Amino acid sequence: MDEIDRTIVNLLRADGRTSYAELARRVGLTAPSVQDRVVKLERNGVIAGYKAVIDSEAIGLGITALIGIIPDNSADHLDICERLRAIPQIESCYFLAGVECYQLKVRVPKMGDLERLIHRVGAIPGVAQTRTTITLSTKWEDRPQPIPEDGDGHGVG
Amino acid sequence: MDEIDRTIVNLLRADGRTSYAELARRVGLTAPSVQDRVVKLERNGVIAGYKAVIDSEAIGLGITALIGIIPDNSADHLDICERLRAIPQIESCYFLAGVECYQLKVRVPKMGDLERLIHRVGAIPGVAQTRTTITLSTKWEDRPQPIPEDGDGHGVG
DNA sequence: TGGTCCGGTCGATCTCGTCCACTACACGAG
DNA sequence: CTCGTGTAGTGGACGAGATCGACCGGACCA
Repeated sequence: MDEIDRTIVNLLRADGRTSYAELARRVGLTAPSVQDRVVKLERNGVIAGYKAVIDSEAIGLGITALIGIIPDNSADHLDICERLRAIPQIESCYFLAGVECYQLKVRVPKMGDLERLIHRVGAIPGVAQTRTTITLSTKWEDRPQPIPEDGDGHGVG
Repeated sequence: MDEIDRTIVNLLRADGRTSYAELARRVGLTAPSVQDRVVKLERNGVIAGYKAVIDSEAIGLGITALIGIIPDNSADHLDICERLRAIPQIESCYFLAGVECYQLKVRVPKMGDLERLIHRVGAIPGVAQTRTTITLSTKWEDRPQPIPEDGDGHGVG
């Protein structure tokens, strides 16, 4: 993970479809060596994949909400997590240090869908209470930040 | 935005580097027509871009936290938003309906960085209080959900 | 009937991806 | 010092992919 790798990662974060030839021009190497580096980054788990960024509103998912989950004492977290994963509308799921031990980011087409979703989450065994907050607007999302200088040995290796 | 477009979008969400030739084989068209559809989806804003998915821990950003912001009465939201945007560690920023009117998702290398970051956010004029929650683990993040059937006319057009 | 638009196909051409052999350099052992 | 060895990069060759223009066929409408 040297300066060249960081440049490659930054370029691919900004545009995941950048060709190896283009990356090569940017970093001053040839396409095969860039490909070699990218393959290694993928194998090390630094690059976990590539995604198209979709406008949620454009595909009919106009409502975004955050749902916090407060568990009860009997909560079986493996089970809760599994049941949450089975709900497709939950796009992100974080396990938190706090009273609300999960936070979910969900997207739905209509308010009615959100209501049904909240009921479904609340009905999961071990969930004592949920707290939902509607997002009025997304200022920005998943903005890549610069890679710290010492960002090397922490990978899966 | 017909069935074929939805398939293309789903394939590109799962792997943003899928070639036009491969997409063409999957949807039963030729590469040029698939390319044509993709270009239109990009122009309509349905596909907003392509990103490599990076493992935060592997690049030294091992700590993820959620910061809620409670504003005071004098808060100038344009100004707050601008100042937040200038902080690179804030990867996502949502404007919420609730007492905590912003929620930030931040990533930092070390706890000390998080502390400095919280102080910096708290020092923004109009910010009365912040509430920070550490994420112990990310169960999943940005998982694509199926596109609803009527996901057509809502786009930028 | 004929014109036009839209979306698709086909073929030509250029670029890109990918594989392989070779090279340059750093490192350690004998 | 010399010799392997491992790592990283180069360059060439070849097949696959991207891209462009010309053409085709159905839907729609006067």
